[in-house]
Amino acid sequence: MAATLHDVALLAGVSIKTVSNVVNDYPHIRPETRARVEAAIAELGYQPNPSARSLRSGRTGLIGLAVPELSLSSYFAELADRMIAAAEQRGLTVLIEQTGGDRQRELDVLRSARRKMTDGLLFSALGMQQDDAELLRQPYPLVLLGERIFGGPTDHVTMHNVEAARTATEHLLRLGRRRIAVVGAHVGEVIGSAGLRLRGYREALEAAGEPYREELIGYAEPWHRADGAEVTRRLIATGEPFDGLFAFNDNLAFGAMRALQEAHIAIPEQVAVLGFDNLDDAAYSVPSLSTVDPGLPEIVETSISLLVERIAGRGPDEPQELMAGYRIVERESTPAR
Amino acid sequence: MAATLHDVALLAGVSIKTVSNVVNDYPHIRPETRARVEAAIAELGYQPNPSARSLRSGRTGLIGLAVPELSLSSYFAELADRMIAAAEQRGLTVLIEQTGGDRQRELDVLRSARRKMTDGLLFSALGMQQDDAELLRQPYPLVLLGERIFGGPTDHVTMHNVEAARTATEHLLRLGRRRIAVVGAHVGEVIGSAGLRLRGYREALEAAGEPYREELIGYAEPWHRADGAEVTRRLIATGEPFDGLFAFNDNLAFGAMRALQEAHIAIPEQVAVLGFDNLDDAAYSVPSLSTVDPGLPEIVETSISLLVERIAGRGPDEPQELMAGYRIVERESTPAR
DNA sequence: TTGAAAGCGCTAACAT
DNA sequence: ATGTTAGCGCTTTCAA
Repeated sequence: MAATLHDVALLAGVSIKTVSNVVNDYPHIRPETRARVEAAIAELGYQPNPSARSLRSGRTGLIGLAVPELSLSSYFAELADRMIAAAEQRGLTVLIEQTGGDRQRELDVLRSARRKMTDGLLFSALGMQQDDAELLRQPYPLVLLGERIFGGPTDHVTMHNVEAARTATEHLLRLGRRRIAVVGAHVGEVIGSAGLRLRGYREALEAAGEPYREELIGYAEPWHRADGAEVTRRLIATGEPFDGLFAFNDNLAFGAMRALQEAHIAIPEQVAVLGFDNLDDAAYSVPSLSTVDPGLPEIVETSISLLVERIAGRGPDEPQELMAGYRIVERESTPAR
Repeated sequence: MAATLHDVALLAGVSIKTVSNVVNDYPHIRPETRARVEAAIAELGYQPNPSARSLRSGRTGLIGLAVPELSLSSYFAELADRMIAAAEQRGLTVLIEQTGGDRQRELDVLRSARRKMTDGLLFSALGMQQDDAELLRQPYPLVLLGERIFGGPTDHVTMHNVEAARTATEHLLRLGRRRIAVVGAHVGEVIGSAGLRLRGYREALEAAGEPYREELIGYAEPWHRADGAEVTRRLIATGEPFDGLFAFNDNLAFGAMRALQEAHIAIPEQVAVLGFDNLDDAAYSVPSLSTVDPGLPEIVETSISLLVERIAGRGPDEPQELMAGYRIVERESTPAR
């Protein structure tokens, strides 16, 4: 039914190889030959068969993007959106896989049959742990995203979590807030977004000579709005006073602001709130959310570039670890200085 | 490098065909033969090569999902999330393509080279219009989503937009609101979410004997939070009083609530707000958002089922049009009755 | 119940 | 600058 290289070659009166050369922009072709082939291609509406091409070349032009979920965590929707666009610019197509942030499903993705149809994988892990680092050693190009595993066998794109969290906390301290609640800590976690951000928080308190108060630490997993609201309601219910709140992502912050307002606590007058992610929504919440911008465009560009290099077989022998920059975005949920 | 059917056959001492039969769950195989083959598969870690399989069979196991964008419109992120999960249950993989809601990019998706690597397409159009219906006639299975085109040549999954908008408006009227602003109308649109929802709004006003006031109609395109906020600021600035607000989607409603609160207008006391989509976030905004639930799970299941049937070559000759149910979800942005 | 052979459409290696 | 050939790994058809 659909035209093949053979049909085009027949119509253009050239060999199949010449048509292939035209289709693949091989440089040394006589202009008139090229024109004749292109006319035949247009006449037959020829489109290359990607399966045949992949079978022969070993490349599919597809790259996998494993994320916990597209809804509920807007961060990953924004990540996917930008990743698809950035891949398209390089002639690549993104295949999204959802793991639910579940360790087993993450491991499944690593060895799934889909790995035979993608040239490489961008892997945003949430359930795997530092102990699992060696499981990232796979026979295909893999770029790790996030902060669950460091020093692993693959390229890795992450950000300065500790420093960013320290800066965020310092920001609240500089605004005169002394009792700063946390929303989104994970029990016992050292490595991982929660563990690292909590460390930054502690470092800032220590540097300022403020005590670390366990009673102000709100534990939440996962990091959805509902969790932020629930944890904050509990913090409020303890009666422990606080005048600042650092949520480990924007979703948690939205939920937290919801809980504060239910309790008629004024933001930022009574409690200043700072989030993390700078989601598109952060500018439109009530009040708008001050937050840490993790440099998503940089993360996306860097990770795709690394993957493309690895797919091409280039790049240094050692795994690369690259960190995106960050900055604090001030909005209404923290008072103007 | 990677094991092939041939390697497995050699190791198991059977023919390549027998291995293929085992892999594809062909029923008539002697249990001991099957066991031997399965042992060989396990020993070699054999995984089928999807390109070879597709080249031969003509199927890829991939289906396209074209949406305007994954970020900024959470509705499409939720749609994609559920679609990926529903496809997975059927052994299919979803390939997401973003069109930006732009007509030209939508047309590009219809004829893109990617259509040769998907078995069918779920197509959520926003930029195309009723006039473009015939362009949906394509040589592959296609299921149209949304309300830009009706009576086209393909299966179509949509919802009762007019009725839902009428019910929503009636709900506000029943709450005693008489001057109900609209956020999200499109100039001159008849078919399409905006056009149909505006019609439902008008029908409800007429039935209640209320005048249709052009000065209460807020035009917004696209339907992001920023647009909802901007349009509502303008409506407020006109000084035209209103005590209800119907936003044509939840994102617009979030933006609208933001603008109302900037102007110190109390929700729902002074203005009752009703959205459309029932996004996950709607329960966690401040105030939480009353909205129309468009039955996303039903939309997802229906459209995937239709597509799977068409891919299998089944289904009636005539294109099917299926409508999901809807219901009003009452939250804090409208007063309790 | 299993095997043999053909060929899907393309690219890479080599030849001219 | 263009042609010839082989073969990627699989499923399908036909045969046994």
